[in-house]
Amino acid sequence: MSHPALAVTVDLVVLTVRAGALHVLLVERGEEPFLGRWALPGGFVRPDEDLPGAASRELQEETGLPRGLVHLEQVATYGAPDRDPRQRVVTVCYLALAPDLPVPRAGTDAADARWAPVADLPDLAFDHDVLLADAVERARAKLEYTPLATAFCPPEFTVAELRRVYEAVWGTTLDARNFHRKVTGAAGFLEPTGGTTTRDGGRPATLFRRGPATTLHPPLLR
Amino acid sequence: MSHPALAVTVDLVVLTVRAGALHVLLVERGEEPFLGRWALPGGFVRPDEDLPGAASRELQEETGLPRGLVHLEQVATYGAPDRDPRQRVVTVCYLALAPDLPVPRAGTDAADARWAPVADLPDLAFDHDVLLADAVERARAKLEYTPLATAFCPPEFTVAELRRVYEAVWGTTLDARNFHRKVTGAAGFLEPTGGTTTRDGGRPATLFRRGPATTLHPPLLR
DNA sequence: CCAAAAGTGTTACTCGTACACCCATGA
DNA sequence: TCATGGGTGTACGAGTAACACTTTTGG
Repeated sequence: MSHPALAVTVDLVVLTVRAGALHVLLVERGEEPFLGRWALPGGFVRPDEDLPGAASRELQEETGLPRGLVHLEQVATYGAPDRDPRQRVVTVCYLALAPDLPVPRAGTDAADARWAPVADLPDLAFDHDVLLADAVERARAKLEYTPLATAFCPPEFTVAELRRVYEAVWGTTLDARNFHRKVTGAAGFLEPTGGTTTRDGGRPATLFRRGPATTLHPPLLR
Repeated sequence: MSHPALAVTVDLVVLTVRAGALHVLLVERGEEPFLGRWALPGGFVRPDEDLPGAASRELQEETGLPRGLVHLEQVATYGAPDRDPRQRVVTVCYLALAPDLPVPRAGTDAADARWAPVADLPDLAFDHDVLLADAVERARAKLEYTPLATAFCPPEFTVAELRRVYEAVWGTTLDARNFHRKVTGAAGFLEPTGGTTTRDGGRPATLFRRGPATTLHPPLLR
């Protein structure tokens, strides 16, 4: 049977929380088109790998993180005929949530790489501003009803650190006392490690790790 | 630049409510592989059309409905290397919600077509059981916080008809009186047309059309 | 009149929010 | 002892669930 063949790529929206603000990993393009412009990391899907595998491989190539430590989920697929001026490219966009990482190294075909604050972005190559906006909205929505915010935290964290993640992603301020009750009361969300820390000053705060829950009951509201 | 070329298809999960139960449009395959097995309708993306355009065209070819009358949204993309035994195929799955339609005609490359109850399905070709399950779960979730249930209704409908949609999609029963208060109280969900009908028997019911709201405040809960 | 479905009123309970208040540490 | 953030108690209002009750039609 005959059929049109298209190029298929995977693009990544890698988010982290740094200095109280949501940041995204961008790479500077080292070739045409959009030479010198900032873009989302990504690359072609290889013939022998599936879509999550391609996303995971690209993520490792860009961040150097071991696979499996970072939350990774598919967001949407974009395939307008003119979105790449060279050829027809359909791209599957993945969202990755990572704890605060060292400044990334440049990838194989990228001139440079950096964390950019989502609130103050440069013009992006291709339709990557749309991909990014959709992925950020997905992340914001998922914080409400899943324990995904813990993906931004180190293995052990305090309730205040978790709250600052929510405040950074949602761009709001939350009542620290009600937030504490809600997250510690949601079954399976947080497990105390037994330890405490005073790294935030004041009274020692209980340290938690992520619990087994996959959804939050009741959900946290923006 | 060199890159691997893949086939890209669009598959459709077309849902409707018939006889109080959720149904999906299936086609019988007229060629190998999976000859004679039931599958989701779909086809290759053409070089000159975007993804929503391909989904809309396939939908029209399978149902004969004019474009734009049916809700259509992307669900997810599937690309395991072995999901089609002939060749590498990446498929973008779309969800369509339609009012009760006449029995569909067979498409161009389908031997037959029918509405199948989602609660009692045959074995499907390829990984279409997964695509279907993901799309149905998306539809169920969206009824909670969007006015999407109206996409299953004719242009003018009663609150009871809308309630039977929710009951069919969720597989639950709902309190008719509380449901009435909730949907008529949600701003922008329903607009009275001024007319009434007794087609359900009993006291005449007010007829409504879909309102301008895109999200429901407060949401309806399962 | 009776059955059936539409639509309203009422009550008890749950949950989110706001905020007063106390606790445990470092300086 | 004071400042700082951690954590608890409590009261008020909004929203939900359960269900008694009234309304308006067809037969």
